[in-house]
Amino acid sequence: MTLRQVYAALYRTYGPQHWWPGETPFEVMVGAVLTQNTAWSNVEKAIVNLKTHDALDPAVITHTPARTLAAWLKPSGYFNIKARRLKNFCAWYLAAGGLAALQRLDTATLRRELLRVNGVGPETADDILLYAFQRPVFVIDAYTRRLFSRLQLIDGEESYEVLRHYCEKGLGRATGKVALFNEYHALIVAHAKSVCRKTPLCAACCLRRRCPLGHEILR
DNA sequence: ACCCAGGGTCATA
DNA sequence: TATGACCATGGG
Repeated sequence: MTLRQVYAALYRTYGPQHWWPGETPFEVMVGAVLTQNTAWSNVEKAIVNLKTHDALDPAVITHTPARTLAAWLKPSGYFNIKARRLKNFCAWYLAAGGLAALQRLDTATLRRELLRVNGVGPETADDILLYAFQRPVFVIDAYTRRLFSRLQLIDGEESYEVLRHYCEKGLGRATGKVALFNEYHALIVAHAKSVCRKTPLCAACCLRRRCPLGHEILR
């Protein structure tokens, strides 16, 4: 089984996912920070709160007291830490000169800069690169490790960077890499949600010849 | 009542 | 470099 075959099976099963949910690049970036180890349904509530207070804006977030911001972020969990991380990110964003200035940076530079922000790790940075800046970066998350590991494509203990390069090389020379990587990550999450997460069978589901829940993908 | 979620940082050894 | 503690809400 190849990375392309896994993709084809996922796409056949779940169809296009239309990621990232978010109306602007900045909203995508905020969502990427807020969704760290957190269910998206909780993040949505926090983003609604920000919009309600006209606070989905880097300058507003910067000038909002941490305690106020944390109160708006409460539904997304880790609200004190995330308030600080959002402020760190917005300070970086404004200091860099905003969206237009950031868009002019090449991908490697932009990635390094994102990783300088305290609160932005490799996955959050890659979410932002792919879904806010349309850069051809493959996002590695816990689901990706689990899935590819269970399919015996990888060991599962490789470093983030090793896995990212493996996936990017493995999907090689495609024109449309951005669209492919976009859909691939979203499909893995869709698969995790619909099959693997809500049942004790999740650990084996993807590898069974016939899924006990009736799913027929990834054989 | 327990488990998990679209991670990351920091202290310790 | 590698492991563990910590952050915290909400749904299954």
